[in-house]
Amino acid sequence: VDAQLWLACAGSMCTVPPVGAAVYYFPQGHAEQAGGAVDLSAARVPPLLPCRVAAVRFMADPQSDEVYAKMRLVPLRPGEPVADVGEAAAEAMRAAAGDEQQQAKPASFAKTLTQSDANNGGGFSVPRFCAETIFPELDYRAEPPVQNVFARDVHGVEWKFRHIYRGTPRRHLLTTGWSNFVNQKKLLAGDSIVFLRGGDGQVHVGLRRAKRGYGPGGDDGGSSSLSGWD
Amino acid sequence: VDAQLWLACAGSMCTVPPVGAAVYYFPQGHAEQAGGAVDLSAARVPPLLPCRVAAVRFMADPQSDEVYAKMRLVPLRPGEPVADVGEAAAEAMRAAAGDEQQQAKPASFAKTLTQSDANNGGGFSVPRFCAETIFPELDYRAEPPVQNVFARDVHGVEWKFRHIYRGTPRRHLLTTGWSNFVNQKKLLAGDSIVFLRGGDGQVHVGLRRAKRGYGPGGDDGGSSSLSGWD
DNA sequence: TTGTCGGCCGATCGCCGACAA
DNA sequence: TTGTCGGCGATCGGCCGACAA
Repeated sequence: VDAQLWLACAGSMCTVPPVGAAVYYFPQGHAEQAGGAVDLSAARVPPLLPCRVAAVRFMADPQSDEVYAKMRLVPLRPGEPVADVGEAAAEAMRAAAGDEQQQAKPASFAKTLTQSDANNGGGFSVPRFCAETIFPELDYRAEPPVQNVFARDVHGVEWKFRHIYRGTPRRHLLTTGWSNFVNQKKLLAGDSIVFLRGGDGQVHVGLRRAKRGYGPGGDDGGSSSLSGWD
Repeated sequence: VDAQLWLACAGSMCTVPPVGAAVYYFPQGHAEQAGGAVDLSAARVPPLLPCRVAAVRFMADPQSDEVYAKMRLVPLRPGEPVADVGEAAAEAMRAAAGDEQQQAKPASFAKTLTQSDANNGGGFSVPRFCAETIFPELDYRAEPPVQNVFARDVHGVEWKFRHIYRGTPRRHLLTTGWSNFVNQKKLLAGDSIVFLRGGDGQVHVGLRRAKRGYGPGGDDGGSSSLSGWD
């Protein structure tokens, strides 16, 4: 999965430690998130375990497009003082910050889908900022100004949208191609869509699904993955 | 799964030995059907193994509705002469035949779907025999004669069909409800449908899917089960 | 600036009898 | 008896500008 699109989908509230950073692993918290079916009372498991990040893989669920990360943690040697952990992490963070500045952070835009976006007439209201900074530049001399926008999702699949600037007052809309996208991705009002302009000008599209209401809605397509985003 | 519907779906070319019957188990044939990934050359496996049927379970694939049976086989004692096997089987068959006569064999009807049944206009041409012996009796005094037919599939799900007798010349048709059934079950021309009239007059409906052509058509919904019916 | 609504037009669905095999 | 076809009416999808928040 493209790292920049992955980060945009995860959102700014989510940070991933870089490889080599030192972190704390909380076995009990992991067990609780995994469903609570694990009983750690028998085994003597420490409440927290200093680890080093050995590897990070950016992943996306094939069904739901939801992004997540797999990371391999190696426990630090018992003799090593815990004070080193915080120091190593801070150093790693500084290194990561340097990386971010190096590879210019791409422009991205996220919008929560309204009822009209998800249900009515099969169109999508494009906020002006998104249309002007993410999408390719429109030729406003045409009447009406129209173009096709091609965007790749996290799986590399390309989607085609008709982007038109019309109405009174004028506004940007996605029409043809949008309802197909909504149906294929099973999007509902409240879900978010992420548009990102890659370094080469290529448009990417990602999803951020809403935490669906409670109720035992045992729907078929639902992913079984844990949704830990906030 | 209802045993009578199961038998109707499996077809008359397929027989299932009753519990207690003695049968031969062919390990090599089993391995070949399972995909050939099993290597029996290392272990010393006999070509055939006399067994007794310990249990039989009538099953249906939740995705494809295709029926199959799970049976537990217990190897006969080594000392037991093989001649007994045939004798025991014959006796069991006689017992089974007696059972069949006892519980009157229900009326059932199978039809292979034509192009018109599967594609055009969403209707199904009901052969007269099926309409007169399987479906509830129609009131021919009405103009046109119409009724709703409710049929349960192998999973116990009830489907509703509009059954009408119309046209010149007159013929039986399923209209409203049929295309929904075709879409939900992903039926194509060449697949077969089985209608069965239960002892209580309730109509049941089952499927028998065609052995789809070759080609690496890696379609999504396809069941991975082996199709060994003929 | 942009979310929602009603209008409206075209595509599709699906019920129909006319044939013919 | 029943498979296929063309017709056609109802429904639906989806593009549109008019509003108003």
